[in-house]
Amino acid sequence: MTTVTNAQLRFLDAAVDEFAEQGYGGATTRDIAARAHRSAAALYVHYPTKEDLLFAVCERAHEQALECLQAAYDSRTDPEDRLREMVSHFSVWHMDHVRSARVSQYELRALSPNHRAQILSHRREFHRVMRSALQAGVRVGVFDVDDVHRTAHSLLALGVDVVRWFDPDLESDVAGIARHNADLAVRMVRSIPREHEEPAL
Amino acid sequence: MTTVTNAQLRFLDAAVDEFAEQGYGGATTRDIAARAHRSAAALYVHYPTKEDLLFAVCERAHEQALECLQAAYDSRTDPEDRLREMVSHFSVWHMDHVRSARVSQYELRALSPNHRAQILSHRREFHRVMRSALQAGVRVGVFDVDDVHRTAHSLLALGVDVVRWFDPDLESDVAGIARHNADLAVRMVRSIPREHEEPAL
DNA sequence: GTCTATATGTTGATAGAC
DNA sequence: GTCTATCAACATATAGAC
Repeated sequence: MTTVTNAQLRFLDAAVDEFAEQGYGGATTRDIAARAHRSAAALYVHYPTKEDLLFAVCERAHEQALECLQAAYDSRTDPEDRLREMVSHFSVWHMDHVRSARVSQYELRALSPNHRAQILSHRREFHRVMRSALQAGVRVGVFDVDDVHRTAHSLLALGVDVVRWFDPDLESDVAGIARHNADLAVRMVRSIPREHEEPAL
Repeated sequence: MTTVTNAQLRFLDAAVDEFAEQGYGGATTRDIAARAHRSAAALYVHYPTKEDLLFAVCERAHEQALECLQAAYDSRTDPEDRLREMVSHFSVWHMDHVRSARVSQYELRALSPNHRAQILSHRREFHRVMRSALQAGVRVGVFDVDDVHRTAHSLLALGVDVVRWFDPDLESDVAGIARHNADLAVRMVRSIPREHEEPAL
């Protein structure tokens, strides 16, 4: 896990707000420094370029979100329970961290190829965990999924999409949204016992 | 519907590419003009500010996407068929117009309050059409939905989310993705006939 | 690790000729 | 409707003092 000093953290939090409000291209290092109550020159001591700052923001968000998803995975063994827990917690995390999550999702194009590759490698981890949860349910027959790869993607998207529209100032029913997404997730994957037929051995 | 001259269209298409690649804040009117093989001064004859250009891009995309959704709605009457058609065509539209769709989704914060309000009003139309398709299915009992409002939102999100990751250079199975989303949509809303029980009158 | 001051280039937008 | 030339403001990033 990446460690950050207190001084870095101050700029990191300021950068999240500025990038979220102005977009990466519209954000200025002056304004980020001002939000952190520092001069622009002080910022450059900790992050040599504006792009390095964006990378730090994206990396922290991806590490935290993965930790959240993995913890939910580990907390249950029953496939349906586990899926609900994963989608629900993942959604809540995105609502609790809308600004940094939004930056990490929408400003990736501004990263250098090397930095972008590192973030995409984090994303493959997300996908791996979700696929594993999916396959466990398929194995015991409670899930019935045509395309595991695409479905894992869509299950993660339920949580990620929240950052596109969620506004903590307008909408506060975080738990209700999380439950809605968990309900949809289960409907998306559950196997339907057919009528007039015994379950296969 | 908004009409555009040929000269405007030239700048509009250039703006889509530039905004999509650089983000609104990172895009420059010079580069947009260069993409259109015109000088920056020529651009300002047609669009008085960079923000007006962004608005024109967003408005065109929203009008086209709504037209696509409405056409799919009108093409069928069976609720499940219709839902499949809507989600599938809506997804295809977003893949066929990834760049302008992405700009319209991710750069809204740069619009003036007045312009943003106009775009959000388009969005309420999307939602209204999808809700109507949903309620028709609930009425005849083929759909079973807890929260019509949130579910309509999630069904639209299936198509919209595509612009977050779809890359026509890497992924070309547009029809497969559309079908996957349509399958998920049906699973998200269909009512499950219970075993050992007659359907309610 | 922070500051003030500044170098160097770029930006949105305009003036005025054709 | 397009151009070249330009303005005034602002951008990222650095130099050097404390």
